[in-house]
Amino acid sequence: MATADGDADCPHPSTADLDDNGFPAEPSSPVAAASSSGFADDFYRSGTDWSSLRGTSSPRALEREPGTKAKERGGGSLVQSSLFQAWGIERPRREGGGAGDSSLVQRSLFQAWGIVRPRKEGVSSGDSSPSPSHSGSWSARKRRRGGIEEAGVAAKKPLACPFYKKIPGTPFTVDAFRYGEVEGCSAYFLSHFHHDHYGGLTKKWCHGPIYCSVLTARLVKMCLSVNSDYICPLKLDTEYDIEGAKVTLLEANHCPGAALIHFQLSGGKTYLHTGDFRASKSMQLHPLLQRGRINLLYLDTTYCNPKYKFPSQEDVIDFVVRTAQIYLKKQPKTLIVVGAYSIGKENVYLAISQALEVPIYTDASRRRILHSFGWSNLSERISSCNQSSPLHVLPIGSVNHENLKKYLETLNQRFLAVLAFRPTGWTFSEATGKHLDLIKPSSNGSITIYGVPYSEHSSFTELRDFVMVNPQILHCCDIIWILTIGQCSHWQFLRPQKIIPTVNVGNATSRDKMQAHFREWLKCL
DNA sequence: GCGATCAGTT
DNA sequence: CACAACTGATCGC
Repeated sequence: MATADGDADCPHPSTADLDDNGFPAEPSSPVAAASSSGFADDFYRSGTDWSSLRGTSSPRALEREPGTKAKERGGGSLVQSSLFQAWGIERPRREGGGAGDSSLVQRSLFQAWGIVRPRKEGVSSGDSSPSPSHSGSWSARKRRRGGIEEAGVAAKKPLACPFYKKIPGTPFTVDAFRYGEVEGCSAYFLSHFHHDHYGGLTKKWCHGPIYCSVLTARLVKMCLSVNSDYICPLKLDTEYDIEGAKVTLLEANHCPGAALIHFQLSGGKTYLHTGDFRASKSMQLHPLLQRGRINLLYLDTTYCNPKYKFPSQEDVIDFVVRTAQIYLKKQPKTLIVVGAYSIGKENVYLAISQALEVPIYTDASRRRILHSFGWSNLSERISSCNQSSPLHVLPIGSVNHENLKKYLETLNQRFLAVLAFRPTGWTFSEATGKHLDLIKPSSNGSITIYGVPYSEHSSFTELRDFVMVNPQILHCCDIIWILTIGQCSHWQFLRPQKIIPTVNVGNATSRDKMQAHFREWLKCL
């Protein structure tokens, strides 16, 4: 992995000129000043302690994000453990937890120290010098909301936007709506319409233009009532000039409207932000990803661990359809249920609908969303009559024995049994990775529930191949590449100079593991 | 009633 | 247990 990365060979103001948050550095930051190389180098050099990323240039960067999930946090475990000791408070169950930083935005000391909840609170970025307000002798356990005000500190201030949501050398952010106005940001990109990415977008949004795919734009307008003036729909595979950069959205193979975002800066740098995506061969063959190298790759690392293996979506769909047919043959009055979040998993129930030649029933709010896609082959199969179709789509959270039993009763006698599928990426195991037929359902009376490994994120090997193509895959593409491979057992596909994970970054251990994988993938460069 | 935040669920 | 993504409760305005 080259630390002498693109900064050296790029004449344009580059990542070296940016502060730790990826925006033009202020000279006052000693950390930034000491840093001779790029933004992404800082990221890696920081190891498990992200405090080196913070600098003092941006006071807001020192603030915690009380409302965010682990995947949106960074932190330092060393600092954190000493603070736990200092305060005599139990460690959270999970690796992580916040470390000292300014408590200006904290609602309580629990939040300030990141020890609030023993659940998936990631870590905060570890600034080793706690703010003055921490030096008091409060009882951390007793303080709840209001503690900040009592300390005489300003109450409400927006959360700080994490650096990995900012695109260096640009006024762009990606999926950063919960931080209010982000300093230096004049174009807000939204990768796709899932809650954890659009969070913070409401009809009151007024901080700048929102760039997203046409379909995502429609959903933002329809479901969130965001003022159209702020919504800038971009067609896929079309190059746009936005604030001096060339921007192209690519199909992300995640949920409807989800896009990869390809940035070409005027100085020559090329960045790719995957949003959430499932890598595929056809994606790798996209002309924009075939030529040139990627200087920075923002990667959806949801399943960036070799233990995550799952079959192709096609294989899972085959399995689901076959299973449905078998159950219907045995019991013609079977109700087939597919669980789904707001958007996503459409192909699972569409395939069942087509194979069984039945319409798809779902409630009015989902019907409205599905129709908005403008997909005629889906729209024409949607029914508003729950008795008329043996195929129902329900919120995935409601797909459990208790609910399904009740649900079956409400359909009085029209159906006698339920066969339900929960399509989710974490339905994985060594066995089901290869042999779908080994999946065993959970059955209770007339209710049968299958968890099926239908993922809309990349598996570990798909991630690896996206970054570094396996030689065999290339033999149909270009003879010259094959010759090159002859001298190098691996050949880079995207050949990113740096990879910035965007998921699972709240946990130092997982961050380190991911870095080790990235190093392995990139080492032949 | 609405939005922000936090807690809990699958 | 994983995990992303959601759902519900509570609080403040």
